[in-house]
Amino acid sequence: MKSKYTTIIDIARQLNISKSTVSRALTGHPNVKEHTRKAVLELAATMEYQRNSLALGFSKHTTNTIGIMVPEFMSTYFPSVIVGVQDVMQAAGYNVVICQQNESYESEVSNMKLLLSYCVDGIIVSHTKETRNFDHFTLAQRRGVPLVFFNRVPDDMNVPNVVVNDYEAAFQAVEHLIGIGRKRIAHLAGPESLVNTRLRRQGYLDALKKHGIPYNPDLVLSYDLTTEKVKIYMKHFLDLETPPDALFAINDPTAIAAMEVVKAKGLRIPEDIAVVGFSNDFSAQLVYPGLTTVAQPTADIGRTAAEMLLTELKAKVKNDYSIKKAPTVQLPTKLIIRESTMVKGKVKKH
Amino acid sequence: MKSKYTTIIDIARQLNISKSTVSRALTGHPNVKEHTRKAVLELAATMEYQRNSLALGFSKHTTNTIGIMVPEFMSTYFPSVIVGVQDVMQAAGYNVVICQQNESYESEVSNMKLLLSYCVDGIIVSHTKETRNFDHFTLAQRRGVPLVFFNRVPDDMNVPNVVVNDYEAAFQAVEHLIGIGRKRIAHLAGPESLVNTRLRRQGYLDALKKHGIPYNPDLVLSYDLTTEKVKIYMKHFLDLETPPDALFAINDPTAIAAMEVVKAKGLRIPEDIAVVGFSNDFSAQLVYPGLTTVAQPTADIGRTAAEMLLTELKAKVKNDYSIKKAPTVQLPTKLIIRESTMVKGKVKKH
DNA sequence: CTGTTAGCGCCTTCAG
DNA sequence: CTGAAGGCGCTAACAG
Repeated sequence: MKSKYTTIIDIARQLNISKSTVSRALTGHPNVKEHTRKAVLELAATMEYQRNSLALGFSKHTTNTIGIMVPEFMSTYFPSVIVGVQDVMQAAGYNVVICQQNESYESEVSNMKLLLSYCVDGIIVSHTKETRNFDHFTLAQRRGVPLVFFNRVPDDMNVPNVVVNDYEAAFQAVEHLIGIGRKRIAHLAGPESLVNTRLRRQGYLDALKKHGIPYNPDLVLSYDLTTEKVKIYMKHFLDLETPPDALFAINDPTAIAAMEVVKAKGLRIPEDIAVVGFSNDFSAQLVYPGLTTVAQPTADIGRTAAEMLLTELKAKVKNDYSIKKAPTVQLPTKLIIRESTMVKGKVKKH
Repeated sequence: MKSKYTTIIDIARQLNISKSTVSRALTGHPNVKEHTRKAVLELAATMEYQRNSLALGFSKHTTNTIGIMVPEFMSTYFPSVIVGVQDVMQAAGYNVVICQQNESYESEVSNMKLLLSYCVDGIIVSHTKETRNFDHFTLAQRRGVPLVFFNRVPDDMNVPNVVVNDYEAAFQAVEHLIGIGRKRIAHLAGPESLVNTRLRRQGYLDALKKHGIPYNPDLVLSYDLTTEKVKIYMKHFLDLETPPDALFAINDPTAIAAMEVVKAKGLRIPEDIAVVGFSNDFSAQLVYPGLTTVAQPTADIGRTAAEMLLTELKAKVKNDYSIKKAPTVQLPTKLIIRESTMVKGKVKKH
């Protein structure tokens, strides 16, 4: 079956010129007579000619397209980072294709291969919570496709990345809880595989230590970020002989799910248990009581990652991160104090 | 510069066989001696051979990839539809690339051309609020690339689509407000360009009519879905001589923004103003008071759209919707009653 | 079972 | 300023 697409050959035939000339006219090459160029452009328009990017990318081995891989779409975090990425990349003339992994390692590997097999010029990544093997990422590097990580960064890979000050932010959040007089501060941590899980927990531990509060292992649980588990773990905390008087949660969905459990049990927030989340998801301000949380500059994270990728792409000589230190950008966060930790202040009116 | 990719030619040379044989071995063609096949597969693995999809798609004019175009990433609606789409398409062996338009018509046109120029096999679309010209969609159809719309469907295009019963859902929602004794029901509608705006408004109007409540044009405003505008319009409503005693909002973000205005003014929800939203966003259950809203089966919408696209793709003869009626699937919604309309029932405890 | 050949659409030398 | 020719990687006839 003959293709329905118009090609430069179709145009060349109609105009009785060579396809090279058509190609030159279409790409804006200077060496084309004005008259010819005009004729080509007009005919191309009426024939609805559209360049076949596959053919182009195929012959040039570059596609003017970058990929972004995110682990999930459940919170507002990743979608808003993506918006920032698109901002910068589209302004730079790049196309952006998005892959979403549903937190599945398998999807991540296959999407990575997909992007590579389509010859994207670069990839911005945040890996899944299941990812423990990073071969698919080093494969991209070996292929000369630059990678920029954000949020979830493999810790044994030397690769450009943009993160926030997870450690300090967690430290500050926990210090805030201590500041309102809490002593038994529980921590619902994320999976060990994520670097920000470990950083935030370290911030938690060090804040306790600084203020002379002994570390109680019973009050720290790592979990897999599935909402159902929060209920189990939170109930467990509340059923302890001496239950916690505060909770520092790895992220806002966790904090919000935990709050449901606390409220269902008839306990008051923040009087009985103060709660702090992480990321300032859209829902943090809506939940009752308003959730104290660490705001991340999501759009900026995306923009910064995009800019880092652009510098990689523009580098005449590919940066070889097996011999040189990869750049890291750390963006600031901001602790947003809301009712979930406001003990003496006035509580949100309704 | 020589490409870093391994190609079938590299493999063929090393094994002293022809590239056709390599190709056959790699694609699982039956006519290859077991011994040869094994040698090829092994060498391919050690050389990290990976098929170049550009070359493949280029020569076959089909890419085993579909696109999904969504207008925005602000609410949870579109991301969860996407998850449903990926579910079905990945199971069917297709790749899914996502394009997000930021509600910009221009982005929509350029993303459409992008997808077409990459020869995607089909596209699932919900158009932007700015879209009034649909040429880029008919272009796809002329190219033989099947389209399936959801949520926002162009009303003068005969094209497969999956929607919900917007009219009945709105009717029922408004009837619910009337049922709790409301007579002055305001409606914050969406942009005229969206078909569901018009359907939901018609449902609103007909519910009023059925119950003998005269239509008051002062209580209906269309707007562009930007949160800032909600504040203006809602203030306007509240400043009317006889302000409304209920609000039916085009979607949940609108309803939630409106609730902020109402609460800021010191009015009570639902006593002074009852509020109903649409879509049952994640935030609807979190906001205080809980928002009564119309739940949409988002993942199902995605799955259904994907299945419709698959039937289009599998059709031996392309369906020509200029001569035959395009299929429509209408999925059911469910009115979720929460505190924002519970006058007599018990109110959520905190 | 395997090799040869052609061709997908485009850009890019190289010759005029 | 323009045309002819080659090649990107792969599959699909067509011959053996």
